[in-house]
Amino acid sequence: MDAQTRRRAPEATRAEIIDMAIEVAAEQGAMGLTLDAVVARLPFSKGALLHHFPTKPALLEGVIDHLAGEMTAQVLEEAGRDPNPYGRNARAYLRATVNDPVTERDVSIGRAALVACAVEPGLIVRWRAAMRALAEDDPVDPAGKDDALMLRLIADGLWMSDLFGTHEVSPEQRKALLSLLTPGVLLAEAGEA
Amino acid sequence: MDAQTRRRAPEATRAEIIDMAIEVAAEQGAMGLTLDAVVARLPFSKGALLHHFPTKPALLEGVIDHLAGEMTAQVLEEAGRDPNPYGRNARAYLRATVNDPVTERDVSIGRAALVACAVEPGLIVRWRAAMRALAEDDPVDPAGKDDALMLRLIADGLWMSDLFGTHEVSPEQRKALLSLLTPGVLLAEAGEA
DNA sequence: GCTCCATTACCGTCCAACTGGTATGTAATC
DNA sequence: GATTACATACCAGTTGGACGGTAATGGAGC
Repeated sequence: MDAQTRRRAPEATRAEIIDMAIEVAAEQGAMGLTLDAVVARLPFSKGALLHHFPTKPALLEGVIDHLAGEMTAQVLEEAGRDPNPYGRNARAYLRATVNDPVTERDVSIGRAALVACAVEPGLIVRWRAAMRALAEDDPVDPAGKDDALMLRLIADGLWMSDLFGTHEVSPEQRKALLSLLTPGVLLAEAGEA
Repeated sequence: MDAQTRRRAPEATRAEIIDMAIEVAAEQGAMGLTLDAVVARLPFSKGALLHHFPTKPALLEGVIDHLAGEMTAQVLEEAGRDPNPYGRNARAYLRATVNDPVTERDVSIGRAALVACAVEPGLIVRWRAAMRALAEDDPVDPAGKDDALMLRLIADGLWMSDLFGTHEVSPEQRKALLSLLTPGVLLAEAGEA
């Protein structure tokens, strides 16, 4: 039973397929994201792909779930290092996004998620569910609710900005954004108004 | 020379095509956005479409430019009502985004822009250019630069959140966000830290 | 004013390339 | 021996777009 004839683990194959789909989506966009294009980068046939993901929507579902999972894991890991349990996910969300330099992987995740949702709008609910789960597992006292929302919005904005390059955010500005995480800073005056 | 035989104005035709492309993109997503689908909703033939936009990328380019233009006009109009010239575009950007209820047109613009950029990643630079132009034509004193950026990021985040439904933002919270526009509120303490 | 001509705005037909997907076979694995 | 993990061959439908034709328009020259 050598390497040639040994069957590969199905989960590894699935993971490879999803990875390649992400790569293609990020690089080529929605028009380029075809089953053939994905398979062309894989060491096995289209039949194999369609064996693991019987339809294109099924593949895209796999992609979104994987991306959401990766994103969630990243945030939760960040959150784990935060001693204060209240609103830690929101803070971690921002911290995970504000990283400078933004890694290529981060951009790929964003681009691929975007493409997947654009191709198959029904997938949006899955992405949304993952993000909302992150927010709902985040105990915040009611007073801090608006602050948490603000953090999330800023993080989303930064994410989008990094994806589209709409705003140039300097390393100093990124650091300044992190100062929002200092207790008592956020919206202090607006809250009283 | 009656209405039947009179030739239509080419710009009107182009506009119609772009409008329909936006509609299709917003409704059907990237996979549904085909030349045939667009033409099916128009009172003329595919030949006409391909006469005005010789390729699909060319059409998408038209779409993005139109959307960016609409967005820009909307922001500039908002900005025009702002007596304080410093950072008015940034404030207008947020004000235009925070509207509750979000109009259907706003959602269509967002969805369509997203789909177009997802289909043809090369278009991102065009959207970016429009948004950056808006930021660069916005005189801000250096001290207010970070605040302006923050406003833009929040607006982008809100925009994305509305598109993907990632966060539920109540009308009260939207109002609270607008209170950020009150002079002296933003980042008052963080700035000193 | 009228003629002539180049350009423009479309129509209708056709097509090659590709797309997602099926059907069948086969060799591992349990 | 049933199931799983692939390969190979094939296909029907669609897609972007080429192409040739036609009718309306606008301008130049007279």
